[in-house]
Amino acid sequence: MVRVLKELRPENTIPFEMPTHCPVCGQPVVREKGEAVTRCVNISCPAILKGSIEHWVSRNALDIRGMGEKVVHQLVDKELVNSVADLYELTEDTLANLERMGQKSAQKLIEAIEKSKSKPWSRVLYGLGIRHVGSSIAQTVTEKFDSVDKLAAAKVTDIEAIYGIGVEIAESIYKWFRIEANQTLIERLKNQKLQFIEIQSAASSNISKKLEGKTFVVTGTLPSLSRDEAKELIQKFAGKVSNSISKNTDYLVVGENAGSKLTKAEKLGIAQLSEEQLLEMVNS
DNA sequence: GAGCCTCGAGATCT
DNA sequence: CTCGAGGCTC
Repeated sequence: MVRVLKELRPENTIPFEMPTHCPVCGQPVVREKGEAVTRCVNISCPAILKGSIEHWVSRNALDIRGMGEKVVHQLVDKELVNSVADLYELTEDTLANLERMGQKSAQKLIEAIEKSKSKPWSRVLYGLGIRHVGSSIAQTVTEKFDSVDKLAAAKVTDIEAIYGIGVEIAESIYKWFRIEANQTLIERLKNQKLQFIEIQSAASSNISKKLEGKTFVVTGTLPSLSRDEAKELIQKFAGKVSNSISKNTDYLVVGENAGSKLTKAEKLGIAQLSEEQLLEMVNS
């Protein structure tokens, strides 16, 4: 890709101009120190909005099924949605009027939006799209700050005190909560009954570490668990999940239509488990 | 029934 | 990232 561009250029002498304004909304862009790129920081820029909504609905965030790229773009372009909080005020009829959407899809989508309200605080935090806060950091942060109110009130040094979190992330979170638009967003989402407090279920607070020290890889289609559910289950019991087979893999959980991972595991003589056997390991 | 959209899975690289 | 399957609209 880069090579092609160079070849197309008559001489390699044309300097690449760093954009000073957002190509989509025309607002000035900002370059953070130490970064090689500029970013649009206009919170109502359509491009930023689309990105943040796509992130909010994504698998590891609020997991709103049926809300794909096309739907998000339509909602933003028609100005039906100006922030993620607006998603919770959409009606079935509004959705059914979108291109390529019928009553049935609209109904399913409304259900998926409703369902997202029960997603845990860690996913909500990840969904907010704070710079440097990915799903793993969000998980770590919510283990120490079990509600937004506590996190919003925390000083940089409080956040930085968490093992595995440095100044950069701590400052990023701290700054995010000082922005007024973000504060009102949180208020709206609270009223819409999103989860901002970690519910300590009796099961998770006192769970055994049965799989501690073991590394798993999942392949194929399992009879009842989805891939992510299987991963979550393993992690819940302190096991590690990897995406590829290596000498360090302890078990391969095998489902229907397993591919090259099974072949490789056989070659390395790695123990195999069925979904049923995995469940037995954690339930025994 | 064709085409559109979303989603899961494997492969591959970093 | 790319492919293919499945569900839904039109």
